Amino acid sequence: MPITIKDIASELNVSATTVSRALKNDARISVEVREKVKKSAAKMGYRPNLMAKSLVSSRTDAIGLLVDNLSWSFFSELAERVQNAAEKHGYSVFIYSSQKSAGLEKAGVERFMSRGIDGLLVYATEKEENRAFYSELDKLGIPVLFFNHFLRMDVNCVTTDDYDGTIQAIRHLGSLGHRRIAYVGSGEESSFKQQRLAGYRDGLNELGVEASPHWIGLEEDDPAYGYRKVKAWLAAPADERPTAVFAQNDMLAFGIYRAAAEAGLRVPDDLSVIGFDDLDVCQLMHPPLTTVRIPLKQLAEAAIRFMLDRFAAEAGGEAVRLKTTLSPSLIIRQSTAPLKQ
Amino acid sequence: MPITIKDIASELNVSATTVSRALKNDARISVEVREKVKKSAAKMGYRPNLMAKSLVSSRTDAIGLLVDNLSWSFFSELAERVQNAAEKHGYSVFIYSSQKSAGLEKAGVERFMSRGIDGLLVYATEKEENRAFYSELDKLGIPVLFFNHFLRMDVNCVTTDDYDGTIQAIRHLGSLGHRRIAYVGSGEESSFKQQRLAGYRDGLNELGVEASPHWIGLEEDDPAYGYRKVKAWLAAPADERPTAVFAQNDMLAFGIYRAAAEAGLRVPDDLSVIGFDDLDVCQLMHPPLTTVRIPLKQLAEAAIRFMLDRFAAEAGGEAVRLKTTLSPSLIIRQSTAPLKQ
DNA sequence: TAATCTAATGCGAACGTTCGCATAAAAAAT
DNA sequence: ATTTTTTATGCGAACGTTCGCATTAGATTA
Repeated sequence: MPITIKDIASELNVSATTVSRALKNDARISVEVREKVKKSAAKMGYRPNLMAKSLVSSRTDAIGLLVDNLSWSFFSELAERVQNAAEKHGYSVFIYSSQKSAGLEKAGVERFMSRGIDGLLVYATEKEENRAFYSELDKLGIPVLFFNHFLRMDVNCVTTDDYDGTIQAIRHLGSLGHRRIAYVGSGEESSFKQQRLAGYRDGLNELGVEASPHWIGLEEDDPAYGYRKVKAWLAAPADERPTAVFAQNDMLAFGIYRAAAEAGLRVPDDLSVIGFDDLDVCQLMHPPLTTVRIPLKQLAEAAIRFMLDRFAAEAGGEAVRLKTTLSPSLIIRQSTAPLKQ
Repeated sequence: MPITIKDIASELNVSATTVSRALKNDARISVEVREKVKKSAAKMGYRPNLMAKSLVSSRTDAIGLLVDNLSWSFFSELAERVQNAAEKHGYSVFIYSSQKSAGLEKAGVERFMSRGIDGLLVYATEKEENRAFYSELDKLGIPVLFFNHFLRMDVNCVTTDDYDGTIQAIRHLGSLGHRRIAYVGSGEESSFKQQRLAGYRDGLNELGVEASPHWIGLEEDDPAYGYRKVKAWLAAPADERPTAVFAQNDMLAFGIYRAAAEAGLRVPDDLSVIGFDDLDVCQLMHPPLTTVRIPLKQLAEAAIRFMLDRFAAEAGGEAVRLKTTLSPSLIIRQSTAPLKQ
């Protein structure tokens, strides 16, 4: 069975306390003993039992990450960054995928809490029925940080400026001469979607164009919707088609490529496409996708930094609300081109 | 501070033992007391402290999952399935991404162990230098299961029959009339790659074709390699080009689509492409990718089942080695077509 | 009515740590 | 030589559970 501190202690004829202290380099223990203990620990294959440590310190050095669906590239790329950032500071990450279910979202938090986590990171579904639940997460007694916007909610957030990112995208299309710019997305239930839509509207206004409801597709929350919706638009006569499409996320852009190809149109010559997220696959697509990059690494690092700060503060005065917004950047690749005359 | 069993005990003027037993429906506690305790627990917001429970039971109800890189769709889709399957049985999943580094692979296991996990699931990099390390994982004292093949290694494995999957793919291409079939992949260091390559060779043999080294690309381990390699092949005169390409994984297929497009060729009319894995994106590609499906859900469920069995056995006689192989299935979509005359 | 049995509950130790508060020995100061 | 200081170590409780072994009270039997 696993080696404990006591095994080392009796091996060396010292107390468990001494071993415990020696292992954490406590100055009270003489250097020789410290060395001796560490050597034995290594030789005997000692592994500290974090369960026991946690029980006394009531800290687990683990962070919970709740996401919509881990199999979606956006979330897994985020999770990877979060894990890396956490690991760097000695924290482990528990991941729970809510599968977009409000119920599982609650169950996940419940599980996290009894498992014992020091902090909670959430990318929530923003389901209406879980609204109250989100704001109550604060009462869990551990730091909670959202990757959601939740503008009007009194919670901690680290987010990207979706509005700004979308404006950048529309301006880019505008500068290429496009005016008939469509929007493909899904619903308005979550704040990032609202912001991207608002950015789209205002971006068009800047170009002196009024957004037409006809060219805003929001009906379904499915990556394949991009295909269906754009296919319908492209069925119209040439002068009634959009010349560029803004996709609310990169996955939708896939379907748009397909719709274009099936309509006999080329991207970007006949149709410019712009995405949002900058997933790894964007570079592999043909043509490589112009998109708005969400700085996932910085987002993850800011999140972990927030946690570390809160852990350090620990009752050190009232912790103030954090609302951090990172700037997205437009990554121009080859899916956008000047409007053909 | 969090509610403990003692809080409930003093609230109800019973002992902590009684509360503990009542909560797990121990028949020794009268029904009335059981109900009373449960009611109070719910009202007071009691959450069992799994740390404490673990300390005494030395079980954590957590499983570790070690993968190459969580941000790759294949691994994240697998992780999602594993998480779902584990959750169903009350187990949590700790994910650690080794980032394809042999060192981090070891560090991850170290971390898992001191954190305390009941079982370990591994998708290893198969780096030569970690060979010994893999076989020693057995000595950790917990069940260990690999998603790798490790044919000649004495470890537990749940895998897909990569050889068979590839044969199916080649047969499919053969039945469409293709004979000049190329292979794009990376190295031969890991067993699944060896198997796919062997399947390719034997599949060609069945068609009466000898595999030509010229049409086997293995130089780089990078999704963009599919693009580069196929682009080179397609630069040759028409009758010296492959008419179909087998991609060792779906991601490579992306680049192949691009190479084809840039060479002015259409998929599947001028070039058939077949992938491996069946990632979610396959359906979104244009054209939707014909591919060999790895049954991730079944793989994950088999893995969890294995764990549950081992937990239940618990010193119940010598546990026998498990080598489970699930059958992949060919998913025919629209990236393969009959050879043009 | 005393002895035995059953049902319901409680006591106290244990799991592997950490930490406050001794204690002991050696060194320094008086 | 005695007191004070310093240095190094140990004791025992605590964290929140679980579990073996009492203990108590009421019911049953002789």
